Amino acid sequence: MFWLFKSEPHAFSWDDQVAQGAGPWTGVRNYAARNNMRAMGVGDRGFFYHSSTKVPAVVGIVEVVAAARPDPSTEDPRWDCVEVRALRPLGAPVTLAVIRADPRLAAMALVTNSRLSVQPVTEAEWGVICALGGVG
DNA sequence: GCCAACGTTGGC
DNA sequence: GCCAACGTTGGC
Repeated sequence: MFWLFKSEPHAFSWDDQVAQGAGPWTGVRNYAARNNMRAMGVGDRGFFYHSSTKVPAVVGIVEVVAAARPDPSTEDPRWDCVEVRALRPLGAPVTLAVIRADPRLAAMALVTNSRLSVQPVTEAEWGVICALGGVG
């Protein structure tokens, strides 16, 4: 399955993810986003998206390397994290503006529910964004 | 920095 | 269980 992970680059950027290698995706405090993480399997792919920045955009591809487990960043047992590692950057970032302008991507949660920080992506949407981003 | 959208909390 | 208040996200 395919997913999209949002991160504010001034807090944790794609470059940080690359430098870190595999690491837990912590800090999710939203049930829908948590449930999406619980649905992930090892080997699933996800887009790494830069939010709250000058040019919000999908910038890279990550792979899920560990299934959901309790988030070590909180004592609260409600919240989980998965573990991801950077796979490859996009050849060119795919900006939110481009995503919004493409009718094939009109149903993406990024467009319809901008506040969901971990979202499912359909196989068709995955293919469109990979093509726009120059990933073969 | 502003503000709209939306999720969560908590009183009732 | 409803709903108002509040806090946060995130685009612009």
